[in-house]
Amino acid sequence: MEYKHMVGGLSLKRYDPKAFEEDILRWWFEGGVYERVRSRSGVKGRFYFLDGPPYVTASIHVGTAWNKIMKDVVLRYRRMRGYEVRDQPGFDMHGLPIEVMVERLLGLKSKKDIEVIGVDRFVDECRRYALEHMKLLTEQFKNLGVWMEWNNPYMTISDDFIEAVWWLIKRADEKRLLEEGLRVTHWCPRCETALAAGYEVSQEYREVEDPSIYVKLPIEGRSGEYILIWTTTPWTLPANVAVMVHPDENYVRVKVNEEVYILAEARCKPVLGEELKLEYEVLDVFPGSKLEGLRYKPPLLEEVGIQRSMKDAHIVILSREYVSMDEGTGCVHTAPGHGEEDFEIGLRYRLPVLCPVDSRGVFDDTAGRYADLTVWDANQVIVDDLRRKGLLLHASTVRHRYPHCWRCRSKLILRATRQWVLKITAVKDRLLEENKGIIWVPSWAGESRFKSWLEGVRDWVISRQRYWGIPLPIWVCGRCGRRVIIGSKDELRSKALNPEDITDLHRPWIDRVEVRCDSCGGVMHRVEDVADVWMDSGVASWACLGYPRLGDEFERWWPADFILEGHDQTRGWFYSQLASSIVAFDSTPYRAVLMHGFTLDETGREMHKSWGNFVAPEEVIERYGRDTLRFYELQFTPWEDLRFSWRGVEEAYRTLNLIWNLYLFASLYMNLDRFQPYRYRLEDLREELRPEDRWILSKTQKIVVKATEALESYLLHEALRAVRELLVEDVSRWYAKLIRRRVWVEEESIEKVTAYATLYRVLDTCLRILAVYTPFLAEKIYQDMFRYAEPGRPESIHMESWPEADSSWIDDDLENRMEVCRSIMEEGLSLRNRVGIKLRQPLASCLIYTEDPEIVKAVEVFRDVLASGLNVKDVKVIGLDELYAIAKLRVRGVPKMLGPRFRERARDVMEALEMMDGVDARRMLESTGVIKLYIEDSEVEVKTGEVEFYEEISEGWVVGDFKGGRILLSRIVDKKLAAEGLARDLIRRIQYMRKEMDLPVEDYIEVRVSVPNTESLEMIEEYKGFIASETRAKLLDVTVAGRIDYGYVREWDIDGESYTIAVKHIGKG
RNA sequence: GGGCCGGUAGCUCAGCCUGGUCAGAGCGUCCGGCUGAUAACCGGAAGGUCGAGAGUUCGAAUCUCUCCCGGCCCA
Repeated sequence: MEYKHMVGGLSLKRYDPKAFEEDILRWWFEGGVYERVRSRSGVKGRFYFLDGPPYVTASIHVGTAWNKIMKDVVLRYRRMRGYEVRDQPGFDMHGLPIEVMVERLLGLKSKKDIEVIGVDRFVDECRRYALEHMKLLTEQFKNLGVWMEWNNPYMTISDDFIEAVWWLIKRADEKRLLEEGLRVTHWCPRCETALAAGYEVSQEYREVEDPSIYVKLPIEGRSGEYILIWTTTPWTLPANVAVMVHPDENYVRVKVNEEVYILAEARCKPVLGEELKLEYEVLDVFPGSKLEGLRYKPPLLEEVGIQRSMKDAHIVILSREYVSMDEGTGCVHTAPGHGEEDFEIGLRYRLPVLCPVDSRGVFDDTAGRYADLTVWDANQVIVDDLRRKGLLLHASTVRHRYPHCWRCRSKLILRATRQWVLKITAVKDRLLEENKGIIWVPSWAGESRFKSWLEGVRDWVISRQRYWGIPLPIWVCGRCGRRVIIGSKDELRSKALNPEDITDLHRPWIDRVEVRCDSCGGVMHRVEDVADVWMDSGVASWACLGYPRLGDEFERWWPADFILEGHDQTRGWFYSQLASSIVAFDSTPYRAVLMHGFTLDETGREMHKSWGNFVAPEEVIERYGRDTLRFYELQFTPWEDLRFSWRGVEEAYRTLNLIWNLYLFASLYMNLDRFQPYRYRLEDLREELRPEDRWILSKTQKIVVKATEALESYLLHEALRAVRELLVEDVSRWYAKLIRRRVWVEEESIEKVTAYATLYRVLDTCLRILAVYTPFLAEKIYQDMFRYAEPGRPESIHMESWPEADSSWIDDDLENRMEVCRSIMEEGLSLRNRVGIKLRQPLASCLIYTEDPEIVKAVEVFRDVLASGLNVKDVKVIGLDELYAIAKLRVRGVPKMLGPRFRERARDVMEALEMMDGVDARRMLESTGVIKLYIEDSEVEVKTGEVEFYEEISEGWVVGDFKGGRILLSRIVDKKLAAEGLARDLIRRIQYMRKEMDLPVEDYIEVRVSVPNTESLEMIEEYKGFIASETRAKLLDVTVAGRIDYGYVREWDIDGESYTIAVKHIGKG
């Protein structure tokens, strides 16, 4: 029984994630580990994490993986801290992207085709598509080791979401924030729907070539005189009703050939002179305000019928905001039906809004000559007409960025249509106010970026003329036109004329539900629109809690403590959530946000399947494992873009391999020695610890503090880097080497036990931190090593608590002293290297000269560490006298300086200097500024710069500098030292051979050595016992130049001489 | 055109807030060493006008301004 309580050996000799990750994954989810962790109640409180729902069209790439992995780190950390964590994942499942995919799948080309096959069938297809892809994504996320409630995700197509949106819209209406009216929006002529400024439109600005024309608008009553306008959209001219000019800028009448044009003074040179290369003469100059009310004849008067019926139009109007002196002529063609700014200014001047373009982008009957042409085809016809009529001054083309449909890539048009709108501008102050209370990481994400987005906020056009989305809950009376907003399914049921038809809340089924009009008793029908899909995820913070249907969960959790998404969500989810929540509750739905960057390819480009630079997480997992992917990505600064590189992944793998080996090392020896952690508690051994033990424990506590602070601030990368540095630099490369001798001894010494207890504590602590980053590796090591030793511990490391910092272990002085020790060691090793004395060769003495009492203390504290690390018999601090006895300070003249001054006496001066004691000379120079010499009875003074000091090192020593002192090593290797060196050379070779033979560490061998001469035979004689015990040799037989035919034989070269070694395995004996 | 962020060795990145051993790490190359945890590690060599320019300062990768390049967002 007791046996069980010792530290277990890791079962794998190499870090091989493939060998265990999948088993662990299965155990977590199918073995119920995750469920058991979830069911524990949080002692520290609740933590509401809200998952930003990925859209379910595409499969994930390493960037999507980064997003979820970072979330997983936060969730795991909170669980270990004892919180009850809400970790429900979500999926965004409505909207145009899926509609477009399904249209493609079904071979549909237009909305009309959808109506033909039936909206019910189309919507069913969309639903099937969304559910299928959700399953695929779920598997991909799960496979990353992300712990979320995968069997209970929130889905935006659920009734909860539909009702949440209905309720929101009803709230908006109650607050008079819902409006229906004519709005100019971007419009996709293929999808035949409005698109919102913001995410949908700005995502797809593309470089295209468009017409660029200068048009002459004849001024009423002034023959031969024109207003000159510029446009890149000739197709908007049929809807032209005014010309805007800037009231404060100067305008001119210029004469060109026999005609007179009006345009901004500032635009004459760039347009007339440079672009059109025309000779012009300025007739007069006046402010733009003078032009107000000037009437002109619309250029397409004859071609477009509605232009003729217009009253109070075709005049010059004024605008400071929308007239720019950077492009065009300063006279801006205005069509309120085809431009947001035009529309706004049109309202101010009560201009008519013309929109002779239908939902497909085709001119209707009111467009006269252009009827039945698409706007793009009409462009050319209009240009031709203008030219024919003599109203075209110039036509060319221009390359510029123009918006396209985010799903089908069609060129968008601007169109005035009736839409439903949330008056977000009315609550802008509240948005800004609430934003101040949100914790943003990094802070500029909120203070600069999101704030400036909010400052430019516009009303939210929430209606879409589509099918696969949340139906707007607005019923309008066919008789009196009154509208009613339905806030829930129950409300609908109570008001419906045909409640039995309420089945699926989606179109087309919902469209069949009729409501009785309260005022006139007429029948109300639902407006056909669906909601902007951004509203779906916008309500997620309460919809996923079942609110408003259920109140308890909402009370318990809302608002979210934390969300984490990419920086593109500034205008997306960060915004849609805040806007929705302000309308609904007048407060923010999330308390803290971590905004992360994009994952780019090695050259800094976005990843796209079609570009061939797409990296799927499965690819990385296949080659290096899940933890490697996680570890690699989590090291990066989250809010910066991550350039994915395979070399970097490889590096991450190697680091994990090193960490694995560290635990392997510890478990191997602890296992061999049957180390029982519960019997040797660190706290009881406190007085027995060596300085290096207390040092690594201090370091470890510091890391706990640092990692905890970092994770509390959502600086995920900093905690990981800190624990990585500790494990790699301090534990693996340093501490593990320091204790090697201690753990080697056979018997159970206090030295060994304290080393084990220390190492065990350090590794245990680090493993819990690692658990949030590399959960598989941590779990594997936990099971094989720690839980084996302490079966009373929780069944999974993910049920363990986060390490609590114990400041009583922190000792800054000790840490500083170890730093000193390391710098001395570094210089010492460098010295050996420089003079070519291998580390295996022991040396007699190491002397340290310093005047710093701290360094003296450091040497005292870590004398043993220095001695064994530098392989010297003795380490001593010395004074100045001793230093100068070995490194004698000398002075000599600088010939270049002395020569010209002393001429023929220069040689004598030089000689006199060399005779001097360097210390005396320097003292003299420092106190009097000169060195006095007597040459043939005359006194000579030599100044600074004419002499230089150097050291004459006694034979048998080497000297080096470290910060704060000097280190001296004796380099004389006497016979005894040489013999020990040879012994260690032999040990090293025998060990190497054991390893080649793959012998168990604890097994015994027999060794025969053939040495080159009797001298070496004698040298070895004294160390035979040492060699035998170090290599676990039961027999060590040494002969001169004998032939060996015995076990595993190998010939070695040691310092130019040939040795033959034979090793025979004899087992556990 | 505007806002925000980034631009440090061949590559990936730290340092910048709180100016002064900060010119660093890892990978890659070459040479040497060490190793019964480690196809690992250590030391040395080589490699950078810290995007460019100006300013503040005794002193700037670090603070300020201008410009260039890249990303995101807006227009």
